Amino acid sequence: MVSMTSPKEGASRRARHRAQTTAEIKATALKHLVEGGTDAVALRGIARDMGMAPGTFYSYFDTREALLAALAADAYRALAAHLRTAREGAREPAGRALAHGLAYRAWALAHPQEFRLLFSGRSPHAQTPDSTEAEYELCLGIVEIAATARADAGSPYSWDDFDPAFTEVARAAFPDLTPATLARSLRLWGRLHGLVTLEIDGLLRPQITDPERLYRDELTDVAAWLTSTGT
Amino acid sequence: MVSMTSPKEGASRRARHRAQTTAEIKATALKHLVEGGTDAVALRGIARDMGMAPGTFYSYFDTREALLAALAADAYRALAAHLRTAREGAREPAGRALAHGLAYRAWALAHPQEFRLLFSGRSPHAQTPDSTEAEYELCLGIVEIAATARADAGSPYSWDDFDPAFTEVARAAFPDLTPATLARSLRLWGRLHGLVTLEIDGLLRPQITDPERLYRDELTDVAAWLTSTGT
DNA sequence: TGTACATCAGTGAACGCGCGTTCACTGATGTAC
DNA sequence: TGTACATCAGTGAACGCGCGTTCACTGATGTAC
Repeated sequence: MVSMTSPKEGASRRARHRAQTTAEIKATALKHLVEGGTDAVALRGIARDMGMAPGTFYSYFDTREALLAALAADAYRALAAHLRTAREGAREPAGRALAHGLAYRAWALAHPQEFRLLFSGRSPHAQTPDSTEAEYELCLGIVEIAATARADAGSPYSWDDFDPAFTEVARAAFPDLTPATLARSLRLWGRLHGLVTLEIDGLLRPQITDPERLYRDELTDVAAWLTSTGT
Repeated sequence: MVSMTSPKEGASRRARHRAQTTAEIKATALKHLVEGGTDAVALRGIARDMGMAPGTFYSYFDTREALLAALAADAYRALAAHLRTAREGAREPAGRALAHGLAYRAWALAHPQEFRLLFSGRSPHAQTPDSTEAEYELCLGIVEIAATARADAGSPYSWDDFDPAFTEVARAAFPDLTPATLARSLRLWGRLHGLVTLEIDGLLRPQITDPERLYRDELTDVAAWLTSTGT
């Protein structure tokens, strides 16, 4: 970079540098997260890895929690994107549910620590607007499956049974959404989440040699349930 | 205690004291676990609470991990016992599944930190023979439900698909057990575990006002699935 | 029963560690006139 | 274009903390003869 820069470009160069360093901090933090879990994400360790003074961190994040929140938001977005891509590979609702479910497990197995950061241990890291939005993105993916699978017979759920903020977002995305379908989305999520969590936490692996097969069996039933009438 | 004791009683008095202190350490540790999660279980904190020197701890446990393993084993046993009691209140398989499922959720909500100790974050605390046995006890409860619900149509699972050690225990307890039923047990566990975990980790609560209702709906379907023929 | 010895819970100080966060400061980068 | 000023990333030392674990020692409890 020999050429001189105009004032405006100069300012943006500082901003670009800032963005780069922020990204490097997050990348280093992620590396530690992957290797040792949330506890291994330590400011001093990150600073050490990057060859910078510990205090510098505070030019980029207010607090350790803020960094974790940023990591969580990134992970939510990555997972949501991964699932969306998987769904797009299938046309029929049943196939979409299957693809989504398999992708959910695959991502969790590939990124267990990030999965835990998102879902385990009451993670207070999901409190920023940023990460809440990313969480909604994830939920909407599940709602999409339930919403496109079939219409419901009138079910005794009402909109009052759900969080207004999330309901608003969901109804905006899927105008035909019913309360019953939203309830079914959550149950769908639970069915996917159960076996995946057990496997990630090592409670399935020792007892069954091929967890994927078990999971596929479950997904087959899930797809059947989603596309048939019933509760 | 005015009376003098014989040598043998004296020896057992020492043993009794030892057992008491061990219990007090575990109780204090549990208190910290409940209040602040696994991270809050600190030797020094426990010693402080009990008014003893930090080093004394090592007369009772080899290491912090050993204490956590003991807590995990206790928690497994407590949960298993809670579920057994719940099952005993119902005669029919469907009712037993429902009772077991509701008790699973109730225990988790009442003891979230213990639940997390058992199931979250890959807990390497379940490595002692003691805690493995306690874990088996829990699993057998689930197997019992699946085993008494119905016989399976011939399904392509075989005993080779499962952990030999656990299989042996399970077959000893339920002589008529088939591989397909064992597979169904694990799926059953997954279905219970999913919604409960999501709720405990705060991912259901903000979005639905009455998670129990959702869970009961799910359990109704679970019971129907268990007692019907099918996958 | 009385004495000599062994056991072992408990002490208290120390070792060495890593952590999150603050703060007064330097120096390069960008801005205004 | 050149100078005076403002911004702000980065420094390095420090604060204060709690942790798991070890160790030489004391003293009460239990054992053997």
